[in-house]
Amino acid sequence: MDIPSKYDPGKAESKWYNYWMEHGFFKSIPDGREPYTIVIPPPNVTGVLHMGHMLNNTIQDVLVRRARMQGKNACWVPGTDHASIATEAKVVAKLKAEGIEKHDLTREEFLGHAWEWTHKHGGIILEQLKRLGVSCDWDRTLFTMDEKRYDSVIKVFVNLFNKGLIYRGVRMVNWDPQAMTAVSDEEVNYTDEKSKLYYVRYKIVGEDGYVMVATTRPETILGDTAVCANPDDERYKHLKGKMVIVPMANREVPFIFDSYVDPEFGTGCLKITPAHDINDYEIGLRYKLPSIDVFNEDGTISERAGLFVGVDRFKAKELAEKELQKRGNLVKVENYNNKIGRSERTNAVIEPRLSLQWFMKMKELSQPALDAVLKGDVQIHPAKFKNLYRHWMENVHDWCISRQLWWGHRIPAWYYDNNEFVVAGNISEALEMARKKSGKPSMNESDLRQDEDVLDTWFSAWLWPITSFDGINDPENADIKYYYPTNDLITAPEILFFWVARMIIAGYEFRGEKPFNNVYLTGLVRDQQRRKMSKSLGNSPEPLDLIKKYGADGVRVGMLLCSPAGNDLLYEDSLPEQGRNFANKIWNAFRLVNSWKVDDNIEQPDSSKVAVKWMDEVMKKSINEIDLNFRKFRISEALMITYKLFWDEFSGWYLEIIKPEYQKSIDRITFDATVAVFDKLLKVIHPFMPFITEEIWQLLLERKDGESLMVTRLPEVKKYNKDLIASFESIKETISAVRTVRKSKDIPNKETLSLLVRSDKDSFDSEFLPVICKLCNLSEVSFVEEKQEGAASFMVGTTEYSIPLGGKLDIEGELAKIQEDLDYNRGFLVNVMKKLANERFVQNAPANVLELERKKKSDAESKIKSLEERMKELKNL
RNA sequence: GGGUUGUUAGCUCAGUUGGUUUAGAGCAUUACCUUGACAGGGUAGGGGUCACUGGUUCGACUCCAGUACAACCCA
Repeated sequence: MDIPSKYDPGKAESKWYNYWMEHGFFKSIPDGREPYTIVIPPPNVTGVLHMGHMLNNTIQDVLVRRARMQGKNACWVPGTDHASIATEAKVVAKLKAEGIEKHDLTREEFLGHAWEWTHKHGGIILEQLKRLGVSCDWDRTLFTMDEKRYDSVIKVFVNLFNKGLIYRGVRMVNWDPQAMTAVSDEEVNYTDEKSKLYYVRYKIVGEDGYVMVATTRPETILGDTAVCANPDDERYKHLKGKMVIVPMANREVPFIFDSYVDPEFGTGCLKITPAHDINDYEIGLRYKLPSIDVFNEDGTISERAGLFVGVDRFKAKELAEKELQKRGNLVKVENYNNKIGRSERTNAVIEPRLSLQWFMKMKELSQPALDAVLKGDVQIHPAKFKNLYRHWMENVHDWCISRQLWWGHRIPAWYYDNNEFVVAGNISEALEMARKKSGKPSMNESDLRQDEDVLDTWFSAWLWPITSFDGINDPENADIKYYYPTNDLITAPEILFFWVARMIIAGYEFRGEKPFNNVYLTGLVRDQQRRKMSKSLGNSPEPLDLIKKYGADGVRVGMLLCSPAGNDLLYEDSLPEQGRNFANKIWNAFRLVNSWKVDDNIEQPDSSKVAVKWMDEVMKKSINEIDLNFRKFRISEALMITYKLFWDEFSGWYLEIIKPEYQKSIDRITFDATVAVFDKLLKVIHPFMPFITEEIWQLLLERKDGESLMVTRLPEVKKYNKDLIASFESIKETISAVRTVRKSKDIPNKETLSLLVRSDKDSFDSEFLPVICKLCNLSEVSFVEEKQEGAASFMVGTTEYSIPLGGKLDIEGELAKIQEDLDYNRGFLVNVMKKLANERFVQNAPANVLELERKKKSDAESKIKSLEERMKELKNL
């Protein structure tokens, strides 16, 4: 078989993905095995794959594949999120482009368009994910608005309402005037922006004077219902009980005092606009001030303002400035840096606004979820996020769950008469309740009017680990009992509160149990300038192009190598390139092994014999370390160990030792052992690089149809021989040293050398000598007692080696090298001696540390001694 | 403004309860290699007063305090 020297991922990837699907290897049904479960963080149904998804799903797939190969019943549930605001915004924009306005459509018509859009674009992202090799159980694919999930959400709403945990009320909310909906506190991002601070004077009633107020929002002056100062502020004490006149509105409002006001800020005097600022709102409540909402839903000025009616709020600010100037109220304008809240979804400037919304009481609900994380029942990786989580949970606010949108789960509240309402699972139940509650048995469905609003997207997402197994509708079903709680949740830190915390809350509330054991927070993918990757910046590579260019395995390795938990990943092309190179390395190692001809009549060389023995131990050691790192969710570390195991130990050392001479055959024992080692290596690498490992595994030995690497078992964690590995490490050092000699003396590899060991033959461990002979092309190794003249020498540990060079020895160079070595060892010895001369150290340090220091000392001394001898000899030549 | 975390080689990061040689890895870099698995490779190198200043200790990259800078979260 002719195998190309470069691995071509394209063909192998689709071939094996189809093969895995055909054989149902991703499927999971409950059985007697231990389950391993992950629910996917559902991407937006109409979203497109970005680098964050690539990272996130690679990690999940590595964990799932590994668990599967550990003999667990691995189940990874895929799905998509309806993404209320985002999807509705896209549909509105699309309709607008076709000349259709949302408000010209009925709710049903609009939803028709939204579903059409969802069916057309939905799931594309899941198809893209398949290219990455993810092993989800596709038969379980879910959607947050499919029938079962929809029903679950409604049931949960009714349940929480009946428990008194959901209420309806007028509150100050974050209003997105572009989407024309309320958004939760978590959906507001604050940024520093340049704005202006306006100094405006208000006429004092019954006096000639004015009082000056500093504000960033002159357009809301029309909504002022008081002016306020700090009660301790001497400057304003004389205004107690006075009224002032609101500019432009010419309305008299009281001058009040409240300790909220910071006397240092501006003039120390604040205008109070209860309808448009959360703090003003609270002051308004305390002093029973009226509240005048000067804005409409879309951010234009309302009729209540009496001025600038219908003008957009930003334009109104300019007009207000001019008007105040004209009327002589504007004293000065300063530049000012302000924190501006913007909507997560639309980026519109958020307007605090009083409105009637649905809320969920969080304090009581969140207690078990807080305890679970603090006690470690749910572990967050990396642990640094634990503090953040605690802080948020201890200061949790009620959650505004209603959204003034159509795309989503419609709030199951029905109104009748004068805003009386009932909450029920469906309209017929609602009717029955309404009849009872109102005492009007004649009432029928047409007398009921369902709430127009839908629920926050996260109100369905927070149930995801439960609804993935239909645990709300059917709490005792076999799936939920088997798979819940799930094992690991892999997601980005930015949605720790939006999603993760709330899932934990829901888990305890509706299942009485945590939703997952571990939360692994990945970093953000950034570009080289540390900018977040985003479509608008255009700094994000197209994931599918990367897969095409570097192969899925290469991209996976690239993403993983550089993403320690919780740290951001600075993406550059060299990452997948490194992954691709690794795939190529594996490929060529296979080509080498595959090219060997086996001759049953050849005896196994000693060098191969010890190499096989050593390789087994090294493999066990790495498997130990990989396991340890996976337990700590140090996945990039685990990959790095795997990488070095294959590249350095296996390819660099093992294969070089056992490699038969050019065009010669290999013995049976070594060949079989090598194939077995290769087989194990492929298993270890498979979770990281599923495609190339399957491709090679299928070629390595004859396989039957239906066999697959992905359903074999990983080699188990076993004890290993540390001493053997340590001896081989010093052999590596020796070999390196010989190579260095060769190189510095320009001796070609083909020319044989002899190696002299100055050591007692009986006490010297000569097990690995054949390896040195082979890799250094030695003709002989002999043990000597005396120093050799005209030989290059070096030390490994405390053993001295030398290589006779005939006349080629460069005495000057050799002396310089020895001098350098001497300097190092002498300096080192000085440090050790300093320690040992310190009485207090000798008295206080533990025995093992002391012993170690003494050994360091004697080792250094003996090294120095041999170096000095060597130097003396050279000088005498 | 409040909080959290970080600052170790050119870059990205390890460094596990203070002592295992004078700090490690990968990438990048330098020199050499027209070697028969792989130049997407091999071999051998170079590169760090562990941000700064104090303190605790026989001993500090590691613990404590302060300073500077950075990132993130919250208001």
